[in-house]
Amino acid sequence: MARVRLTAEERGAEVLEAAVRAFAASGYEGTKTDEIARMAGVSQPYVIRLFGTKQQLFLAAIDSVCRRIEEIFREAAEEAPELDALGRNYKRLLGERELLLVLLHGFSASGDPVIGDCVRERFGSIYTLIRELTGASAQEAREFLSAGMLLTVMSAMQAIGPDAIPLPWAKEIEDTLG
Amino acid sequence: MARVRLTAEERGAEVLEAAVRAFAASGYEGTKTDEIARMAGVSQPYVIRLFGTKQQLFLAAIDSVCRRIEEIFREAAEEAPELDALGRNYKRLLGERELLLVLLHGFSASGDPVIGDCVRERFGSIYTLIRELTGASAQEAREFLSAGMLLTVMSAMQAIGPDAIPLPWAKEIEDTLG
DNA sequence: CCTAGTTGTAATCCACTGATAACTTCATTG
DNA sequence: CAATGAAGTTATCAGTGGATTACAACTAGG
Repeated sequence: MARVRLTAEERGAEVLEAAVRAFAASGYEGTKTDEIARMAGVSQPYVIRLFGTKQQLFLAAIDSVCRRIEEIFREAAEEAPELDALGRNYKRLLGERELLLVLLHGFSASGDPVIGDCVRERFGSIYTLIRELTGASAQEAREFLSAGMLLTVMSAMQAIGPDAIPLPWAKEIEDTLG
Repeated sequence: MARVRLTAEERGAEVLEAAVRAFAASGYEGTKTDEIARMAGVSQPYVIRLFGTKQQLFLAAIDSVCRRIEEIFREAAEEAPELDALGRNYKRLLGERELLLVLLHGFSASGDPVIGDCVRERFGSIYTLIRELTGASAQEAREFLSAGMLLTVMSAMQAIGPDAIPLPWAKEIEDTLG
């Protein structure tokens, strides 16, 4: 029989998924908890009860996307541990558009010290992971991350991606990558 | 004689300057017009009257920082039109920390179609200007902008810059640049 | 010096948003 | 089946933040 009620853990996972999509679209301050609630098919107060505060929910979203990003890098490195092979897998990251966007909004919300701490630590871990997985030099890793950040902001401004507004300069930049 | 009252234009310039600093620190949604007003030493309703809406004020801030960024690039290109000479001038950009931060918050707020349009156009112009000034290839320009975006997000998360929290990975990345 | 236009403020509105409290409904288990 | 606890809601609050209105104060031109 179809369960109408889920465990708090299960429902929490659904809410978190909705939160990731919502935060990716509108950022930390720009996203309303009510919006997340409706996306998850749940009442707004319940969202708060599951995560305590909006801030904690955002931190959970950051945590979630960073785990996924690291997972994608690990999978890619298993196939081929070279940096440019990982690079080709930026496509996979951009495929799950929310991942890099939530991270970007995390950077933007770093003015909040709690979020700042979280984001600095996570970003450092990703950098370190990339170097460990590929054996890349600091220089190579920096170039790799740089490209990723450009793609991220271009994705944010809808200059690349499935729902992109076509722009000549954006195509030009995109073509310089694989 | 000490003028207490300024023309709307003069006062507007002061408010705009305050807005740039405020938006750089807290982003579009995160910044309150009242905060900008207090920074400019003026009442909150007057800020609104000078610029119409908060959104228009943000657009004015974007416009202001983009003009300044282009100005810096032009000055740098006058000294030496090579791309890596421009690169050394990222330091100048990072010196005026608000410039890249406001732009970053513009990217993050691209979900708003009006802001999105503005930001796409401005970013495209900057890309084009760089290519024109230096004669760089699309590939070179992309690498240049990429590095800039990484520095921007690192600046946002206070991993580089004057008020930076010292972090080993951040220093490692910073050292890979001139 | 006076008056017309401009600079600027105080008071206030109202919609919104995160959070709390109190209550209801379901499901499990002894 | 009763009861206990967990899942989820409705109602509501308290604070906020952008915007409007009406008014006050200054300054320049005649």
